[in-house]
Amino acid sequence: MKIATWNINSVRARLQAVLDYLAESQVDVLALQETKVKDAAFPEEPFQAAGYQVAHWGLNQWNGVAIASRVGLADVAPGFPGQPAFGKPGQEPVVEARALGATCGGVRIWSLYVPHGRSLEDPHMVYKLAFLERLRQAAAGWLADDPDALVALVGDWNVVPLDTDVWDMAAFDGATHVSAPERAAFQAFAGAGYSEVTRQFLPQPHTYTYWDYQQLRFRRNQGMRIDFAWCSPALTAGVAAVQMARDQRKRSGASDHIPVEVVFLPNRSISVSAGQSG
DNA sequence: ATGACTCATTACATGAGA
Repeated sequence: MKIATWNINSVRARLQAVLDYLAESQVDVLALQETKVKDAAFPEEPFQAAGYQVAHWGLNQWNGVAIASRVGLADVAPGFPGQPAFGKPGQEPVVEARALGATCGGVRIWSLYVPHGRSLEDPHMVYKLAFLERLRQAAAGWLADDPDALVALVGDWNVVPLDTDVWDMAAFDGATHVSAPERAAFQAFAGAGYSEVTRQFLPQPHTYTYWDYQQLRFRRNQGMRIDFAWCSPALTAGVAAVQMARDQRKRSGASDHIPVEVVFLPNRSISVSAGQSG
């Protein structure tokens, strides 16, 4: 089974890119982030015509997560237990559309769009760290319930774990994504029993998943590694390969992120026949 | 080569992204 995660930066603006990618990559499950569309306007039909079921959660033009699957799609969950809410000062906090769970081919997949943080002093950074901590707690609980659970936490984590995950740390002095608290909150998933499999399989420095639209960042290969896949022990044991679909960034009108793909060995728990819910 | 990011929105400026 092959799964991928992709911050698509608007599923409507890049619908053809997604459909082309599904056809070319033959992924069984595609987790999307930043769909930027409310549920009523999500383009379900093109996914279905391509042979994929699709679940989505979007409240407005910001955030938005989805999961497309051709190996079943069951127990869809908008948000994880304990997911924190966020609101501007004076406004009612809301649980934003940043996490969507679904069981596909026997694997519990979470499509995650971790909050940005905006700046180290911004309330959004407090929210970001709380989001990661609550997610870690929930993920630890799933393993406590079932140590053999097949769980994949995939998406845009908005954290740069290592200095070698950017082109030049001098460009990130005082910036978000690289701070010690953010890195600790990210690394805590290892303490919860999960493994970040994309680095296991692709440890090379300067392996990027994102290049800013501005200042010719892609042409200069000045990118960031911020999209990852934390897998439970039983699922980690079945990882066969990880691939970065870097060519997607070369397309005209590309997303600023590329798809990150994880291939799993077939076993008795992971199914590639449609309709399995695990 | 005299450019310079992209998206959605009760849109023509703003908020958000990283």
